[in-house]
Amino acid sequence: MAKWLVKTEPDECSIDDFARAPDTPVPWDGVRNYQARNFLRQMQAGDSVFIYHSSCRHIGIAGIARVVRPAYPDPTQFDPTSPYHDPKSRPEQPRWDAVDLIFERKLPRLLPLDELRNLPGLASLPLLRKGNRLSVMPVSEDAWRIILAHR
DNA sequence: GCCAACGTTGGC
DNA sequence: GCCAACGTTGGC
Repeated sequence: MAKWLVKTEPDECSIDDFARAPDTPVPWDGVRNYQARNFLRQMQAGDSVFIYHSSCRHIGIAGIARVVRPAYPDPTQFDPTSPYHDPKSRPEQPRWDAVDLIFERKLPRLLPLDELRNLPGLASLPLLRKGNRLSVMPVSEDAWRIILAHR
């Protein structure tokens, strides 16, 4: 099973929101970046996903979710009332995809970004590269193991 | 709130 | 196809 990381602003959707309804799939929609979308399309049911809190007081990896439904057309792109509406996307040929995630667990504590930066072996993680803006990214098995081993 | 880094847009 | 202008992301 592949490993991934997705960013979220906890005001929008935090790990606690997942934990509050642990049996309810969470549609991961609103991704409007082609590179991130292409990674969404590679996700398989059963893959594990780090939930990363960004643009907030406590920045870092907060927990783990699991993919329960692989990529499907993101309905928000066709919804004129959605902030993610894309008037240039046609239903015959949707531009943007979503996946469904489900809560797996919170980490014992949030792993802050500055600690992640200090862990050896994570250089390939796009999250830690300067100027990185990718909101969906792959995590190598090695990186996954290194992060989980850091408590 | 600031601003660097990046992706996208659109004129040419 | 180039590239300047613009809007957005996201850490600080």
